[in-house]
Amino acid sequence: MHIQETFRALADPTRREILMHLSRQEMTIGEVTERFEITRAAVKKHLNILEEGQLISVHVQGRERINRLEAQGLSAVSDWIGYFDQFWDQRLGALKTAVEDAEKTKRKSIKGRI
Amino acid sequence: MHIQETFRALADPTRREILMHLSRQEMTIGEVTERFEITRAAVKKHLNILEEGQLISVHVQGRERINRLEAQGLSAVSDWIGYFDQFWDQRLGALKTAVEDAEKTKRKSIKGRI
DNA sequence: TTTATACAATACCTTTTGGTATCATGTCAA
DNA sequence: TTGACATGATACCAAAAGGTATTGTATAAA
Repeated sequence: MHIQETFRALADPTRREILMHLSRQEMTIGEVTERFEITRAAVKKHLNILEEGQLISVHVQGRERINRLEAQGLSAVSDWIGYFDQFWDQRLGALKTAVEDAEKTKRKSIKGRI
Repeated sequence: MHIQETFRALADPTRREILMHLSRQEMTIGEVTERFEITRAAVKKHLNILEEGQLISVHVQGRERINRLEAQGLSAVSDWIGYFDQFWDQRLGALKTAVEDAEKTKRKSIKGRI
């Protein structure tokens, strides 16, 4: 699927910051570039990668390219993370019935998840 | 914080596969290596990066190192993603009151998020 | 029709990344 | 003690990543 592209896109701090900006309002490449201290070409590359990860969509309007935050990528990551919940739920169930496992199990981290 | 290390750790497909294996049972480095076709040294590097991202914890037992899935990293990512929910909620509210925006807004993707 | 603007695309550079190979260290068992 | 085993650590390599500079193209405006 595209989950690899999405995780790759999220791995860079500049790209995550771009997503933060786009969450407040959609922007052209130029407007995004104003908010950083790198060249427009570098920003464009980041936007390409964000688009590949389905984290943004691009809408051409005349000579401008409007970049808009898109939910698909992030919800795919949410789903991926959700896969692990069942295992933590299992562990929690084990805690209830088997008290002797209490020492080995990290209660704090499990609680933080719920 | 450590969110950069966590996102970085999740960006590699081999590391995500390691997490999948560890979700079923904790393993030594050797046991993880058996499940891949790369060297033990490469696996060790991946495990180091997963530990930096607080996605696993390591427990020394004699001459063995037990690698265990840890919730902290993934819940940090969940929280990060959660930040965006408010903006999608806002957009959804706007949809309810302003029907003329219907064309511009991608309903499908918003729905998928809820 | 010019001219300025917003972007696309490519070549090039440096650093990081994922991998191997190799050697050193600590621990279990005979 | 000695050998086998599980791991740690380092040097090295090719490819990918993040960046700049430069050149080209399409569109808005004078």
